Amino acid sequence: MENRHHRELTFLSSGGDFLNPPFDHTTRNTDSPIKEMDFFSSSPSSPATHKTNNTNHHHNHVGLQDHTHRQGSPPYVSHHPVNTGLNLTCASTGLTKEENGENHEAELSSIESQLRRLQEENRKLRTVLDQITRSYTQLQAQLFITLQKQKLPQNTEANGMVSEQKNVDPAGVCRKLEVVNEASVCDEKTDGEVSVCRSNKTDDDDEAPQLIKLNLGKQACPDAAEDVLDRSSSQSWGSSKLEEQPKTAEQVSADQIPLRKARVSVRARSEAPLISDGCQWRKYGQKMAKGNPCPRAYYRCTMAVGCPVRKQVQRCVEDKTVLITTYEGNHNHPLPPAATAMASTTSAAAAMLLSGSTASKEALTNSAGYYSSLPYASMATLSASAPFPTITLDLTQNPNAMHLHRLPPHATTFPLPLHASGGHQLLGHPLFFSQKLPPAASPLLHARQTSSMVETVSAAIASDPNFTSALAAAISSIIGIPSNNNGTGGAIGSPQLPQSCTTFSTN
DNA sequence: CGCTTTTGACCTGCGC
DNA sequence: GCGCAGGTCAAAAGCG
Repeated sequence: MENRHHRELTFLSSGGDFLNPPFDHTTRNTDSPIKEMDFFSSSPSSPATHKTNNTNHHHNHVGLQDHTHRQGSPPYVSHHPVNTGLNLTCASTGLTKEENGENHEAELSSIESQLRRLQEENRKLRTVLDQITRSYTQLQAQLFITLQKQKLPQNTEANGMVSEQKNVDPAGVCRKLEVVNEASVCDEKTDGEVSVCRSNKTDDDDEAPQLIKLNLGKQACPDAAEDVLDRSSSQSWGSSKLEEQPKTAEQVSADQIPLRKARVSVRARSEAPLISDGCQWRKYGQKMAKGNPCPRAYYRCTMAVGCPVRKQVQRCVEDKTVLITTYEGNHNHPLPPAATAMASTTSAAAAMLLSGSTASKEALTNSAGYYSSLPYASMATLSASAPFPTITLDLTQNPNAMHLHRLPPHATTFPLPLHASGGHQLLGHPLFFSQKLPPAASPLLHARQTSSMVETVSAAIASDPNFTSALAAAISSIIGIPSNNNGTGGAIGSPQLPQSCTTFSTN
């Protein structure tokens, strides 16, 4: 208690500059000079009340100090209303010590009562804020789930529908079955709160499902929407709640297949052993991969305890200047600005992958699929060879070539909100230049590679005709920005897109 | 001293 | 069941 008093006392003393009005009892409670003292409450009344609190609460200490101070200082120095006033009363009015003490105690007690009241108010406000935050997170989660569900019918059909597709090419049937399975996984991940009856539609059908039932009243897990991507990184995520409910055929089939991890692989040229993506990583293993003389390193995110995100780093066997970084999982914590671009990019890409994207599945089952018809086919590829669906963003391409096809390299023209604070944010993203590059080489390379990232990632995501899934993921992640995400939180209010797009993090 | 990296052992899944 | 490969663990070493 005493320490706190002294801290606040120090603050008050240092705040003399804005305590200009000379001491006046009539103005003490109307002026609110110490706005900074309200560390929590957003209540407009707080600054004034806090000022009152502080002044009153530390009455004795401040008064003594101020008194001492005044004795050796010119009058103008005494800007502190309360203390100055008390001392002036003692010195100038000729009150006896007892009278002064009575006034002092009476004022002190009233102020203390005010302080208690305000503290209580602060607690209430804090509680309200927490509730609002929780509700907001819930709604965000439900929105995302709904968006996901609205997409699923396009790609999924009830098992019974498969028989109707006997005339369709076998690959298509296989693809649909696969997507059904993934959809089931998604259902399971939402703790059975969502049940979806899928209508018989074509892949291009954007109609809403015939039935989407959301258990909105249920207290959603804060992480419910956190992670479409991470549905697998926590493979033990078996929902106990789900087991209480009768499982649909789809859910049963989902139980029978292993949960799959979505991975986003990024190829970038770098001489450094590691590209800096703004996160903190800890190496936990290294293995020699078959067919590659370069070892593969395993890293996990250490920015938060229990963060499930991992990445593998390996040099390309064909071109050792190319560093292949494979991300897996989703951050469960706020990210620094420098990390948001990559996190949002990878999460959106992975969300697209896991959202049952038609094109994705097409590509998975047909190597000459959709992407090959796109100008950026070589830059966003999907792999079915790995046990996990993997999307590869090739950032080693010449960005100039891309500009011929697409957008001018202006930061304001980013087609997706993934790079939320526009190019500026990306410019702060150290992903594409090595930490160990000479500083002089950085700016040019930086700008070029930044542009490359923007174009490449945008193309990679947007090239999927069903990329709204990814867009939904990105939007969800953007919405989920904690207001205190980082020191540059002011940028949130920027007309540009939000900067933080971590990955459905909830906090 | 605490954190990170290294590295061999161990676990798991898959194909034969 | 066995071997292989990928992935993870954890003790030891290194580093600031």
